[in-house]
Amino acid sequence: MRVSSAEAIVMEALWRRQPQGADEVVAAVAGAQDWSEATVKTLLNRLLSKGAIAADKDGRRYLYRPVLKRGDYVLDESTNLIDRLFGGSVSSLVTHFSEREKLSPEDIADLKRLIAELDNER
Amino acid sequence: MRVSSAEAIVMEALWRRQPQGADEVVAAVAGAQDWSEATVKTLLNRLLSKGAIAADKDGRRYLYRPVLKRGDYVLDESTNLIDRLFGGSVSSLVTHFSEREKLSPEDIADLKRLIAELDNER
DNA sequence: CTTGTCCGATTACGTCTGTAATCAATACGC
DNA sequence: GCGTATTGATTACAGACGTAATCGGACAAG
Repeated sequence: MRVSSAEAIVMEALWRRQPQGADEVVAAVAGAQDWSEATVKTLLNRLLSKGAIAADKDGRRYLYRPVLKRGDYVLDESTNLIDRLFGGSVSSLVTHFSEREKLSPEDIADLKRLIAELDNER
Repeated sequence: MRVSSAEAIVMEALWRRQPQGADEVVAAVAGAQDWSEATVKTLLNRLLSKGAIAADKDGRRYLYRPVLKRGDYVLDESTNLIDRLFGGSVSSLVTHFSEREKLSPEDIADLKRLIAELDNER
């Protein structure tokens, strides 16, 4: 189930809050995206067809909610990129960022903490 | 300069060895991709139009070579994904993989080494 | 009941992408 | 020199995507 980049923006809105009516999604997305209402409706419909979201009738409206889990989506996209560009190795990605001096001090601190935790576990 | 996923496969061939004639690229790409010769030629031409690669005449043939650096491309794609999915934080990505138990022992060892190195530097 | 309104569904359309066939120019074999 | 093979250039085409307008039916207001 492929979610395009425009669709992903709608998904993000639904992951943040759920369920939402179409008008709420339009509002949630406005500002970042300069989309007409019609565009958001189209995206909702496409996501619906793909089964990435579901809709429950609420009076005359529909309330939309994600079916696809954000965590799954994120892992999928990330794994895909890491496989394509880093031979499937997460550490290669981090190394690349390090070599390019793109690791923030917070990144480094976080990583240190994470590694320490992983070490403790066994 | 956007490079599509099919185009990226051709780029990878050129990043591995450079320069190469069209037929060599076709050969380099065959196996992984089941593309006709014509398809590879089209991709080479599109990459040429975008300026992602350059071609130097070699007799009646052209030899193609990348202009876009792999490192730049990789950083670009990675940064994009990390911005979209992890709020720009590399460590968040690693944490996500950790939580999902997707870090291999090698990843962990590599990360540990990397962190240690970074610590030594100051 | 009639009409206007709201909203999901349908239709639209240009661009990009993946995939490829065909054309045209040029060099090579005879 | 002439036909044939090679190879880059041009053209093709369907499906996905971004972006949106319009249609049609249900509801509300009068």
